Amino acid sequence: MADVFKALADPTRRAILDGLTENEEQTLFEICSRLYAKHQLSSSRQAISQHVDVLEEAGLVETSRRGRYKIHRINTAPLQPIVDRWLIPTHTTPPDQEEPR
Amino acid sequence: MADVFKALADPTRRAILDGLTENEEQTLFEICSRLYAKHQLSSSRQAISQHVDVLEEAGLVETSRRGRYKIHRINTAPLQPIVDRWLIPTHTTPPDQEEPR
DNA sequence: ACATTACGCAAGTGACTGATTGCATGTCAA
DNA sequence: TTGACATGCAATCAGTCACTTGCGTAATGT
Repeated sequence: MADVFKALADPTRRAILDGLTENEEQTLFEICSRLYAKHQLSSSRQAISQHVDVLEEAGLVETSRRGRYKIHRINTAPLQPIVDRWLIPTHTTPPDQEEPR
Repeated sequence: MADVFKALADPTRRAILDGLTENEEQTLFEICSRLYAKHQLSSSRQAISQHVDVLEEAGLVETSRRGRYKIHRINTAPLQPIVDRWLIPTHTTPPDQEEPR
């Protein structure tokens, strides 16, 4: 839950999600080249890979292996709680579901 | 726009927003004591103040002065673009509205 | 007036983050 | 099998972040 927000905190990761909404089923290199084409983002492959890992841990990106390729898909499900939490104020005793540092 | 995500990245700041949905019009000390009561969060006043500043810059919290008190209110408007961006995929040429580092 | 209350400003510190670098692993084609 | 391709793993480093510390300012109460 908390990971979702941290994942969204980085502009590069948000750009990756944008790219994945345009076209499902992308490999790592497709993500890289798309970032460069659309956002003039010249991040290295390793950097993008680490960003993808973060998105994956947050559940925003799901992956599967296809031969030597790693296929990435977006999953917007983890975003729904954001809406439920503040955009639709329930005014019934709100969550005590987090333990900050 | 980008500040909204950074603002939401911290659990303490999210707890502050939770508190503000429970009760509009809170002073800084009210926010502090509410954080401690609900989340056992014993952050200092200065720490909370800095968090509020971040939320304010992101537009998620609006303030006004009333004597020596600073009144805080939540503003969920900046959260709407999040929904529009990924939860309701438009599939019309998506945004090129950010310039990452 | 004077102390108290509520908050602001700014420097310093430890921890985390994003990016780079170098090498390793696994897959496929010729 | 050998080389090219797609990705994984891990250490390192500069920049950022959250928090503390200490002092300052303005409003209120007695």
